[in-house]
Amino acid sequence: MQNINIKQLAKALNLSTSTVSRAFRDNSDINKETKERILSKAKEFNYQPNHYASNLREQRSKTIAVIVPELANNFFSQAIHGIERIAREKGYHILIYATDDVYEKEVSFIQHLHNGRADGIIMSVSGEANDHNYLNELTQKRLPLVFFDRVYEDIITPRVITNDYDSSFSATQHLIKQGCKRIAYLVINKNLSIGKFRMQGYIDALLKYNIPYDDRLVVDCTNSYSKNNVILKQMLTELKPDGVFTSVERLAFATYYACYDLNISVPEQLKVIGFSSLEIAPLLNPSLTTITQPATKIGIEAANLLFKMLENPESVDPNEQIVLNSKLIKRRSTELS
Amino acid sequence: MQNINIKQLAKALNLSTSTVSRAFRDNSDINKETKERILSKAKEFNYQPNHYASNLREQRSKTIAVIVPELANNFFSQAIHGIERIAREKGYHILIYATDDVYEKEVSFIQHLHNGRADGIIMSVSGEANDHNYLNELTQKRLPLVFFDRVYEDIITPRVITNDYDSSFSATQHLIKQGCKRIAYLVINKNLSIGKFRMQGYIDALLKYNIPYDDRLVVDCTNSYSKNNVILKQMLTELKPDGVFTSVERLAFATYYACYDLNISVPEQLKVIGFSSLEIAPLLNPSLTTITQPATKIGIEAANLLFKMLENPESVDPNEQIVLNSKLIKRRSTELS
DNA sequence: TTGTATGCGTTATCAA
DNA sequence: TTGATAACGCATACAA
Repeated sequence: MQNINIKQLAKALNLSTSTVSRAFRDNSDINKETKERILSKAKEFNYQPNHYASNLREQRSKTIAVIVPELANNFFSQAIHGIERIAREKGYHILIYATDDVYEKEVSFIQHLHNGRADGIIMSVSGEANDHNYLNELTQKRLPLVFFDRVYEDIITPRVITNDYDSSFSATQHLIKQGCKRIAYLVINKNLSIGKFRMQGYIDALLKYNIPYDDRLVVDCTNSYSKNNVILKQMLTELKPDGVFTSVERLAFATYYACYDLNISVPEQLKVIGFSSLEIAPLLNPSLTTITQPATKIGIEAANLLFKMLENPESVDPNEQIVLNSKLIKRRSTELS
Repeated sequence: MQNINIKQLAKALNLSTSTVSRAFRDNSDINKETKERILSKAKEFNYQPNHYASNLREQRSKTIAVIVPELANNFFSQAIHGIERIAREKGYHILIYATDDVYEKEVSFIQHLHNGRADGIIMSVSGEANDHNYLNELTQKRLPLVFFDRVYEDIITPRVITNDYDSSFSATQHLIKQGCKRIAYLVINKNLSIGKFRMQGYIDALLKYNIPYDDRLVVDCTNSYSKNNVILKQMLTELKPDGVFTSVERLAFATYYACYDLNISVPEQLKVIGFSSLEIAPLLNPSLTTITQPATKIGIEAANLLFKMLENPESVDPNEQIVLNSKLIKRRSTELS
């Protein structure tokens, strides 16, 4: 591993380790020439202070952990990109954990992070249906935590979210204005807080336009492509909706596939709108009307919030909530025929 | 941060720290009951051995670093997903670094990893055009390194790649068989080794079918969407190709956008094929013929290779090269009209 | 099977 | 401005 340490470097320079150490710190008193001599020798020997020793000593790791449900997803990869950018600027490193939407993995990751490996956590949650109390241990131990997008409402910690209720309302309203009377709403998990807000927007929009709410039209889907295909085809055949609103990107794709299979033409027979961070939505057949979240921005804001907490824990209200706006981008999949 | 340490736990149990330490290690001699007593108390106190202290002691971090050019990219996010899975199984953590295709960042990341933070590195490279010698420091210090997909040919270290030459040959051949005579080949950087192999397949296929090679049809693009749009529109207008083969996913999208703008119909006037890990290629308008790399598999293999090196450095030949096959998936964008 | 003592590589305190 | 030394929390060699 590391073959040269501070002692050897000090010896080579005929200095003490403390002096050498000082050369790497900005604040310490040290003769400018000595410092330069040390740094140049360090470069020659390719010496860097051992990260683990420093961290043990300083009691912080300059590392933050990012926990997300999945990686192969446009929203999360863009968000991580945003986080990465800020972390890099601050000289922090980031650890990535994917839960695959499995609650137990989330708990396990969080618990393992209690050993000092990370100074803080940025997370989009997976286990809404379960017990979140394990997270309170975090705050007891003062490991700063920031939620983004998918949050636990019963855990008090700063968060960055989007205006999901409004977006859903607008999306549903858009479908209605395009002439839809039977609008299906597709979700992965009705109980996720995000699902709840998004769903309420849907319900209220129906209400406003006096369209009866039919709970068969709220369809619980899964993370499995093949299962969704079955569920959706059945739904489309039996319930014959004229509009579909998907709360998650993947379900919009699943709807397209199902329509291809069933020879249902979009937008003529069925209009489709969905939450999606897909950059090539205009290239789909037909181009997909989306509610697009500012994914990278969300990551950046979440990271900024966490760093503010790391710099001064008092400076951030635990109830702090940053709400960013999503955009409704109208395309062919909901075009009036 | 961590408020309880091994000493406090030992005191609470009336044991020595060494005994407590042993309880967390599998191999050590320890009375089964004592071990259980310790572990249960540890759970109660929410104690975990401090990661940095352990690592300092053991001289390894149980962490690997993953360096990629970009995160918001289907290929890399899938590959990372694969790496993550293996790392998790092995109890390793992963640090993520995105270079944004900037060589200097790559160098800086690598150099900072020399401080013991990671036990090994998995990387897809960014700076083919530059000096790679800085990497040799890695091998001198025995920090294991595995390349995947984009590699430096002059650095000897195990790698996981795909059969790029063959894939490109097939792709070009496919276009030719579909009737194309003037096939443009789009690249980001002609000098990247990946670009080279992919390009040679293109050239050789042309040769085989006696189609003259015209180097104006090899188009150097950028990472900027807007610049590419200009470049491609100009190319399409001036050179009037009847087929386009893109060496990178992004360029296939750019071609679609350019065709939309210019009212060129795909596949009738122009056939398009591209390297792409996009899962919804069938949903594009028209559905895109792709050469799809087994991205997740590549990540898995790269991780397996690295762990093999970590377990026993002698067990892996530095010249080891795993070649996985990409798949040519024919869709509408190259359909004979 | 358990305890004692030492050192991993660094930084901070204090003294020179 | 520099040096000696102790401590960070843990794991192991060795002793008991």
